[in-house]
Amino acid sequence: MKGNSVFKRCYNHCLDRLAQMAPGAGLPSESELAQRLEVSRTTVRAVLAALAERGIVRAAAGRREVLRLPAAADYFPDPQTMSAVASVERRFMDWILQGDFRAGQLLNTAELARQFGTSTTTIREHLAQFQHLGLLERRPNSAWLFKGVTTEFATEIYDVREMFELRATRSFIELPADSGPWQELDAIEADHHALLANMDTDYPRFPRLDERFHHMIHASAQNRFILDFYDTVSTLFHYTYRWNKTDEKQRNTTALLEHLDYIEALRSRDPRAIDARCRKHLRTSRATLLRSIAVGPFRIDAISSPGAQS
Amino acid sequence: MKGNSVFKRCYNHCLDRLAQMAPGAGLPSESELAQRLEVSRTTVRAVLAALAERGIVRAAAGRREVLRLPAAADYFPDPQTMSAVASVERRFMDWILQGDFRAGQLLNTAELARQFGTSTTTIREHLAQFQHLGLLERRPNSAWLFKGVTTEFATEIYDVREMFELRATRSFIELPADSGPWQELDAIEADHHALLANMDTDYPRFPRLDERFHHMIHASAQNRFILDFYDTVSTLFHYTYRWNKTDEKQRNTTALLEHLDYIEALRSRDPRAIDARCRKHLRTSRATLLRSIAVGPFRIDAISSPGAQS
DNA sequence: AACCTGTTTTTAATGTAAAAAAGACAGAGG
DNA sequence: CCTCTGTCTTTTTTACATTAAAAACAGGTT
Repeated sequence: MKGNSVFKRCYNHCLDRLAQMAPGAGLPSESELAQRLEVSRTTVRAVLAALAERGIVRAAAGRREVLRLPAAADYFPDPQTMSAVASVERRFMDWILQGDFRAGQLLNTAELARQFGTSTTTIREHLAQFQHLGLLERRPNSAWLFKGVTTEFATEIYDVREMFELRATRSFIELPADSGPWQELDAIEADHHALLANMDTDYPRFPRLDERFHHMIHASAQNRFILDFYDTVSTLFHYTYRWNKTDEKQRNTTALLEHLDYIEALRSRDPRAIDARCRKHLRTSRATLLRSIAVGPFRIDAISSPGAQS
Repeated sequence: MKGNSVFKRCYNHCLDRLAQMAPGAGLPSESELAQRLEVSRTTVRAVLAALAERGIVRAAAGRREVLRLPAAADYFPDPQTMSAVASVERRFMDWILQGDFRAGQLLNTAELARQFGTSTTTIREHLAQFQHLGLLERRPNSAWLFKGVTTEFATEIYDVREMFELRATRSFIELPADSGPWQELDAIEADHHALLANMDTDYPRFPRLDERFHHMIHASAQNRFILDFYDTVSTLFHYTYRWNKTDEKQRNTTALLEHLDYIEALRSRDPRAIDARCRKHLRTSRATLLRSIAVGPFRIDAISSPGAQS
């Protein structure tokens, strides 16, 4: 009745650690493992029992040791390590971005539960999430309305995002130059240069770096609503990145360069320059999102009206 | 297994209508009633059956007529007409505002379900709502953390609200003077004068008018995130209004006058003047919220640090 | 005492079931 | 042909049950 994804994820995580140990080596205590893997000792015990069962460790009394190194076949397949909730989120996003749903369509929970192989409870919980993303509308005692990933949606998101990010930069430049966020900025900038130097092979690493940069900026506003908003839309971006692969390397290169300009402006602490660079980057980013939307099937009409971006 | 609050609310609503009819008069068709009462015909039928059972209407074939006028005893008691969800929201808010919870406290669903007399399912659904209000934080596979109605909370809310409301006024003054929102503004202003003239008796009507005014402003931004944010925090305000009654008449009078200044600025369509008046009003409003917080038990410390309002 | 592990108790995640409300269908009457 | 009502079907809401995971407890070893 409850998935054991925590167990499976922990098991795999454990195998990763064992792979770096020599056979015959002793294992840390249960409590220590629990702390490192960020799960309860109960889960650790279950994992250790499973490892013993598979002959990877031996559960000798008082002392546990590695019997053999784990092979690829020992791992649980990746999809199973996702919690039911995360799994639904991903599949739902894929559906939306692939155009399986159309704007104005009514969704019913039983149907979705069947499609996604979970219960209505889990579906409901997630529909509520998407409601806050502005993609769904709840009709009490009735079905859910899919409002569509339209140009209006993108425009509304970016309007708010621009307000929030500009506000966050104001807080950021107030911070002392030796504070944590500024050190983080140094590290982020270095990573930008490193990525740029190996762009041909490493460009898929950009989204994570992008997320890290903007998250840091938003976090410095010290405002839960600003940060929550960013985190929410950032999962949306995550899925659009995953799905729209056209021109990826070129787009990422452009964004990296814009980030560097933006960072330079932040160092100048000149609000005017910051506003200009930040706005420029967000305009590009918004255009990317709009293009992702336009590329999707059934969506060509969504950008047909000229000037809709204004 | 499912409460019948829709039925009860509809039943009461129906009695209100019958009270304005003469005995012996005929009733509209089921479909028509359903449309007017905004429920399904199924519910209307159930209500009509119950009314017949109680001898208030007669279900003669082909024609239905009023037998007697409803009395106060015929109504379902008000609390029962609230959906379980709305009921939990209210009780939870009361708990929070009365200081039954303290910042940093862990909540567990089973306990709350017991306290509120519902199931864990309903509780969970509502905890998720409050998470978006920024009052709770979810610890996966663990309890929920109550973050407290603190001065930081009020500051963060009002920072965002100010950004949003100012942005909304920009959209508002772009609208043509004969558009719906401007006509609504005329009506709202008239209601302000009317309320001001009968302040001694009517001051409790202010919160609803306040809600209507700010909602209209926010709506003209045509941005779902801005409007959703306002609607969410506005329920919070609703409960603080309900609970903090000190100086109520005085506070409402001040707010009304500030609204009128604000409206005057809107008519001038001068951004500078609008910013000044809007900010002034929001500062007052924030101070009111902060005072509500401070008055609550266990909360005195929340405003003890001078300059926290800055 | 501090720590480690075996056991027991709580609690959150999530599937299932039943009732209420919505919606679809169909015959009857104007 | 349209509307109105009686019947049947779907779907949402909500309580409850069950399992995974966490937390508390307790005895044992150094």
